[in-house]
Parts: sequence; C-alpha cells; structure tokens
Amino acid sequence: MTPNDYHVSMDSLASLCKRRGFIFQTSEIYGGINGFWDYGPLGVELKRNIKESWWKSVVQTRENVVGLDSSIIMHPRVWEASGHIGNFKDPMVDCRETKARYRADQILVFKHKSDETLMFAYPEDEEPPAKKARRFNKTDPADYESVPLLDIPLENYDRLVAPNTKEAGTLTEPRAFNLMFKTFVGPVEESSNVAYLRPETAQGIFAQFGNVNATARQKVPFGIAQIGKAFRNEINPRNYTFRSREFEQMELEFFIKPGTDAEWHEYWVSERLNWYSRVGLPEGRMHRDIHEGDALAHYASACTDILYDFPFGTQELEGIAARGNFDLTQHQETAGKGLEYFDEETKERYLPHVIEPSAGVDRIALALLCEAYRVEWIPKGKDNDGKILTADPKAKQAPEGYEARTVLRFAPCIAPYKVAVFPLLKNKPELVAKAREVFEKLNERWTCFYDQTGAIGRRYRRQDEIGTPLGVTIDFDTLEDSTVTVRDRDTMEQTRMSISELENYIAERVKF
RNA sequence: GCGGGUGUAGCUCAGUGGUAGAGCGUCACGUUGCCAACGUGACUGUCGUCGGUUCGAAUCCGAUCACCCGCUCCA
Repeated sequence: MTPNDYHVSMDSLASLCKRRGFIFQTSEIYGGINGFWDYGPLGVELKRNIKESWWKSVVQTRENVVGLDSSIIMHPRVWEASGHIGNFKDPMVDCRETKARYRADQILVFKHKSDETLMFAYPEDEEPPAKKARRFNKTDPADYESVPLLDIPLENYDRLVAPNTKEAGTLTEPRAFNLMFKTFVGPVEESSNVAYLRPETAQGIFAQFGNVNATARQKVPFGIAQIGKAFRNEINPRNYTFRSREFEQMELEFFIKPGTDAEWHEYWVSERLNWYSRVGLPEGRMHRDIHEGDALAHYASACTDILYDFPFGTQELEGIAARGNFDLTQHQETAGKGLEYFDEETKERYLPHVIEPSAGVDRIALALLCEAYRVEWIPKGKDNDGKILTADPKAKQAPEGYEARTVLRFAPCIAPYKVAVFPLLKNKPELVAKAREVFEKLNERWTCFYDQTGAIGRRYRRQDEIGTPLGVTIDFDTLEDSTVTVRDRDTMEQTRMSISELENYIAERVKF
C-alpha cells in the first residue's frame, strides 16, 4: 500500500464526515461542547471494525492474551496508587501582563540570597536573567541563586517579576489543573464520596491482575487486554477529534518475566506496526518516536510512540511502554494485597514486568479517514488509457477529459460497509426482487448497503464517498445465468461472476 | 488560557438596517441496459445562543458558545 499523496484539509474531511454520517459534534443542537464528539452510523461501523481487528489481532488469535472490561469509575485509591491523583495535575501560573501561562514546575526563580529584593522568574530551559537582576536591583548576579518557583512562598509573589515583563506581581498563584473528571458516588456531594472517571483503562487491568491471574490459568508471559472509554479534562482540545476529553482506548498489559523487557518491547512495537499496515496506514506515513532520557517516565525502561503523519502534523497514535513492575508494585503497596506471581518452573515469586501498548481508537479512526480520503480525476469515456489520477487539491476543476470523484480508499477490512447491492434499474420488478434476494443473503455475513435510487453510476459514486470496497450489480443477464458484476471501488473495474462464487470472493477481499 | 478569524438549509456559500436566497445534496414520481444524465415536484432555517440599540436586526453593539489558525499545554 502506498501513502495517500492527496493532502486533505481537516475542513474538507470534517465536512465529509458530517455530510455522510461519520462524525458529528456532540449535542450539536445545543451548540456542542469543546472536546466531545459523536460517531454517526458510518463512524460507529468504522470504529467497530478498528476495535474488532485489534481484538482479533491482540486477543483472539493469541492463546496467552485474555480480555477484561473494568468499570469506568473505580475506587479512588486506584488513582492514588497509579500516581494520577498526586501527579496528574500540573500546577500552572498565569501572567496577568503577558497573558502567558506556564507550568509552575518548569519555572525557576532567580533571587538574591538575602531574599529581600525583586525576584525574576524564568523558564527552566533558559539562562538565568542575570542582566535583568543587575538592572533592576543594582546588585551582583553572583549573589543570586536559582530556586524552583514552587518553593517561593505566595506572600512573596508581589516581589516576583515574570518572564518578559518589567513589573513585579503579575503572576497568579499556581493553580492545579487536575485533568481527571471528578464526580460523586451516591446522591450526596461530599468529599468522602469523590470518585474519578478513569483517565486511562490500564489501571483497571492492574487492579484486577490478581483475579485474572487466579482464574485465567495463564503463565507468564501473558497479557490482559481492554477496550474502553477514558476521560481527560484536557486544557485545550484541538485538531478535530484528535485530542478529545472523552475517548476510547485499546490497551494491552503484557506481563513478562523481569529482565526480558527489551525483547518483548521490541516484539510489541513490531507487532503493532504490522497491524497498522494491515488496517491501511502505510509504512511511509508511520514513524517511531523512541523516548530517551528525560522524555522517559522514571519507572519506564523504554517507550516508543507510534506516530502518523496527520495533515496537521505528525502525531501519536499509540505509545508502547516498558513500565517495569511500577504499577503492580504501587497497587500492592497501596492496597496492601499481594499481587505476586508464582513461577512454577523456577519456583520464583515475583511481580511481573509489563509491556503496555496503549492505542487511541479515535485517533486511529481519524488517521484512517485522513489516509483514505482523496479526490481523484477519473477519465471520461474510453480516453486517457483509463488511468486514475490523484487530484491536485488546489485545482478547481478536473483537467479536460477527466472528472473528479471523492473516494475513501479504506482497507476493506475496516470499511463501514463491505458491499453495496444494486439492481441495474429500479423500474424492473424482477431486477429489484433479485437484488433484494442477493442483498439479504450477503447482509447476513457483512454490513451491506442496498440502493436502487438514481442512475447506476451515481450509486457507485455515492459508495465511493463512504468507502464501500465492492459493488454488486444485478442486471438482465443475472436473471438468465445467475451472474452479477462486481465493481471495485479503487480500480472502478467490473468483474463478472456467478452468485455462487460471490460469498467466497467477498470473504477473501474483505478479510482482516 | 491568550491573540486573530469564522458562524446563514445536510454540505459549499451569497445576502451589510426593510418579505431569508443559490448551487450541490436528500426524498418522491417519470425516464434511464454500468460510472455524479434528464424532466417534474417536494422537504429543509428561531440566520450559533442570549441580551441590547432601532418603528424594524441575518446585517449595528455587548456577552456567551462552538469551530479554524497561531501561541500555550499535552502526565
């Protein structure tokens, strides 16, 4: 599969997604809410196919991976153990003067050791503002020290000069932005009832590790997989559905023997890249971002992000982290319950390490839409050798002898509809009856679409725009010899075959 | 969160103080023997929302919400 060389604008894509029923703004009739999206009839099929192929690839075809569906609201101490309550908030400070906002933990303060004069805040990745200190306080910068902003008492903020300002006292106090959605369990809103919508599905797996281990009859290495909604109160959702506040994750926690982390990590990176290629994201558009040094969480020994070249930039679809046994250790300590695994072979007792491939369903859906969407110039009549060209996005019109079509070239295995069935003409009852018969048969096995409205060419194009890979047309020959034409979305070519061959042919074409 | 832009039919957009429009799409009927044909007809809007100014507001003003772009942020 070659990368799509048509660069769709997000506006055009959003327009098609709305027009055809892939994605709507949530509660649109009330004006919508920033960061929340609904999937329409086609979008829900697309997502279902993504999730099903992931499940098949990660769970069903592997004897040593089992599934789990944990609840969205869990005991609040789960998030204490995971570090989300402690760390899942970034204290931020705003500058009233420049309107800039900073992460408080990334700001240092350059202050005189006497701590009685003006202090100067600066970002940690910049040089201390020595000149500013000399100019404002008329003192030698050598007598200054740099301390974290969070160590500065609030009452001293009136002596604090913010970056790029000349006056002190423009910074607000650090405010925690907890990115977890908070709610209350039970009808009474009091602090003892506080609970959180999960910000990731992973912790449900760790919290149930003991039960799954006790019941699933698995031996390390083995995995627990989960697909489900997660919620993060993002400060600034952006880029269509890419960063949403409610989203769906597909996560695997693959538990391994300590010391085998590197090889299993590499194994899963490669397995996952292989999967992306099979659902229609070509190698040329996919990248690995290997985290090193500071970018790596303190407990992780490796983390590789899988990125896709979106029209708005190269962005993460999935992170594959080697998390050691950080999470199990945390839960074991916080809950005070033993979660160790007993290895019968070596008679060892240990907390398994874990490899965590964590993917975003909505981001993958968006990537697949971006990759599938293109406008093509197709030759009219028999001219131009029948060669289909990729349209120039800037061109207003197709060149002479060509006409434009919009097509979603989904990999057949993830296309919302697999097959469209058409009677050649709708005013011939015998064609309609035969087409209905074929449709109802195919519809038992695949999501199919029946359409008898309009000219046949128009119906083909309508299916192109929603990415249906195959069109089956019932014509007068069908009534004679039980053959139909099967029209290919990508080549627009037609193949004649008998109805008896149809199911095997489709099965072969749309298989994952 | 800041700055800029945008918001009118399902989509793309015109309409700048005086009766809400076009193209496309959708639906129905007719026609149609394989790639967006044609004819006839139909549906669709509190002009994003709320408030103000005005005899009168899609149009002017304010607020608010949403989307886009640039910052910022993204454990």
